[in-house]
Amino acid sequence: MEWIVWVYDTAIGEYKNREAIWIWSIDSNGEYYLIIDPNFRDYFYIDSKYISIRKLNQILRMELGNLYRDIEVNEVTRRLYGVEHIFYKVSGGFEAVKKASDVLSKKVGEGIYEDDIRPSQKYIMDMNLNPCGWYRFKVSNVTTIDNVSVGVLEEFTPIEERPYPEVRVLSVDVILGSRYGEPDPEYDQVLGIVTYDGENVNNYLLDGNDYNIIRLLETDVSRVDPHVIVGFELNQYIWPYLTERLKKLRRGLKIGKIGGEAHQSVLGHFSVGGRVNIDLKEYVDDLPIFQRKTLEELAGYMKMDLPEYAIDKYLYYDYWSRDREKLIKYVEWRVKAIYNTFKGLEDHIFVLSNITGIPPDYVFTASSGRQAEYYIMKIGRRHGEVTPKVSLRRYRTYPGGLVLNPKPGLHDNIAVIDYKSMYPSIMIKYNISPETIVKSSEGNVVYFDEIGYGVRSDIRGLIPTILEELIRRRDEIRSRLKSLDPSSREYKLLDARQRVLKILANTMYGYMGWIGARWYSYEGASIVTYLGRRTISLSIDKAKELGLNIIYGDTDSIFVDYNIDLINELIKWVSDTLGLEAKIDKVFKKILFTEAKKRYAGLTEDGSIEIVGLEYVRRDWCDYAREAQYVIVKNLLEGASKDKLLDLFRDFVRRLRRKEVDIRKLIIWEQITRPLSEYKVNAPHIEVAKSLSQEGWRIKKGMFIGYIINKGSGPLYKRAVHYTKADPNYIDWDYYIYNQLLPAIVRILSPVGISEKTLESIARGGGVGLDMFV
DNA sequence: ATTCCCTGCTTACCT
DNA sequence: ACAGGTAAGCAGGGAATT
Repeated sequence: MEWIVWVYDTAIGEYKNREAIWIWSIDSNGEYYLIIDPNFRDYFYIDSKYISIRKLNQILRMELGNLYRDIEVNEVTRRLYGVEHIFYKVSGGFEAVKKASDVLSKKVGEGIYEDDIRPSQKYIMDMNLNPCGWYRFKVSNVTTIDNVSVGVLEEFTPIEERPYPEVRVLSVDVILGSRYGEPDPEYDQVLGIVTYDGENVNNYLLDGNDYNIIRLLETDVSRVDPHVIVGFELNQYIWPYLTERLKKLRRGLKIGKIGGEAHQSVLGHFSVGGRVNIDLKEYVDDLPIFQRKTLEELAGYMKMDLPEYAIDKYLYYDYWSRDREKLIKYVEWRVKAIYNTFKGLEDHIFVLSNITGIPPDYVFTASSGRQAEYYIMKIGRRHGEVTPKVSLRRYRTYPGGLVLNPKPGLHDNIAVIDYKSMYPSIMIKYNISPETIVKSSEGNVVYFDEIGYGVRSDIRGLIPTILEELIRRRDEIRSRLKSLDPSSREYKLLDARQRVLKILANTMYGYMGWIGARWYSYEGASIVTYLGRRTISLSIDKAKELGLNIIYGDTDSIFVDYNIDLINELIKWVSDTLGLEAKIDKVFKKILFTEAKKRYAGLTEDGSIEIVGLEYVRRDWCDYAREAQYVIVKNLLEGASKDKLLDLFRDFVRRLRRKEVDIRKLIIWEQITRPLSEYKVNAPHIEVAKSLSQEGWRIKKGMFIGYIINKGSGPLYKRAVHYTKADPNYIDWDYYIYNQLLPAIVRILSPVGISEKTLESIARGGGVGLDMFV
């Protein structure tokens, strides 16, 4: 029989009482298919340098008992960091291979590879069966279990370029709360579970025993039978809580296909057999554009309606007791937002999974470094590369990008010239890869005296090969996009593909300098940044020689007078002489620099305001000061008079002095970056976190603490209160005038000659500063 | 006793 | 746990000043 289906996961299952690979898939109507491959053998390699084949067989025979019959040993040639080695490939049943690698790790220790990669992942990579792709499967022994068609794999072929099937999605959110701080699954019942299937919101509220509502969730899952279950904080919070509640009944959470239970797999990730489990919190955590990692930010980014009022988890129990309707309304907004955001991210998730080979429910759980690594592993084995082990290394830094001191003040017509993918281009051009770096300058080596390493030119590195392929694939897609309708399904998918390829290319440099990387290269990463610095310095020299005035530069960009002829000449020189591509990134009609690097504000040609690095973009400044800075710098760049700017400032001060500001705009947000006991000094957010901890809240790394400064004496940390406990009567309004608003405005007005004294005197409520008369 | 200055810790940004 | 470079506030201590 032949099935045309879309694969979304591979897992270890069983067939006739033996372990087998299960390939979960659906057809274009969303019907489930499970294809079983009983023939895949797990394996690992052991380097022949560390053991003879006779000794290897002897150890295995002695230690494996009956399982030895299930093992096969073959001599193979593979590469390790580009160098050919003879390996013994030990393959067989999953259990036997696991036992064999355990035994050899103990007896030999060194030279064992790929025993640390899951068989289901090896299957994806070796068979080239990429998740989130379409395949034609030939199967036999077809049966049906529940509503899943099950067949045994005969063979399969990929089908290129089909749009994804419409997946059924169920979003889930919960109401957890406790009278005493953090809800504890030991004592606190689940107050509510809310689901959304795209049409109906179902809310199941506590009425007696919470086991009933957890069962209702299970019923909901089997009724909707979703391909995807999506939530916010599912892996770290919701699934652990629900499973913990059910432990009292000695049962698991039955939400998988074919009676599967949710179970914890790698690193806190929960796996739901036969369904894709997506946690959107893991997506926002990885993206710096989300400052506070909230669902509201994500929803705003996806251009969705925001809730009328957001309710913090600290207040869930209060609302549950006092204003339950409002709470439920908010959680109903959440499940809809979760559902709709998933719909907006669907293409990205599936494309990322398809390209990296990571199953879709794991792509966000894997860090961006690991995502890149899966891709290298996949491409590497096509070149015969064995995947190196993750090893413990000492952390070392090396010099990075070059940053110029800006010319402070207001400038007109400034162009930003930057290098197109500077680091990836350098890695390709100079063949930088862990295995191409050498210490000696002898032979076919491009040597860099300044840092004492060279690069071999007689072999091509794996990383540059991969980068070239990423860029070539991306360019192909981009040229196809030109002839497509941007609103078409095809366009959106291809656009998602090219974005993912770009992300992977841009990650490779950082990946290579990361001590956790399997393909780590301190020397390689150092050469990349060295060449980056050399490139930018040479460009600066050339720009000066051409007569261009340089205002600023950072790593791969230079800010110069917008003189199009000279700039074109510079760009041509860069291409001819350095062999790299530079371009005009943008042009500022006006741009303001302070004395500081990495901080500026500009008005672009199309009239938009761009603020970089200044208080306005920082979450650890209160919204009121941030907004004031934005308004005033916008006016400044658009040519407002000094009087106008001072008037604006005066108004901002006045509103604070009259306590007319919504206290939510006074919250300062800071992240907890380590266990509270590890902090060496006192600070407001830590003190507030400690008091929350006293009330029973579990303060974890990564949480955000919002606080407000109250009146009183002594250091700030003694006057900070959690924002849920702030009272306008106790707030230190002066702190917000002198330590929030004033510095944010001084920063942008002092470079244009409005002195701090002037602003301070306005802040004090005076008319104009005394220095105006001096 | 108060102010000033410096250093270390800490956070969050930029490319 | 992709990289390094950078600004800036607060705490806390000691020196300098009142």
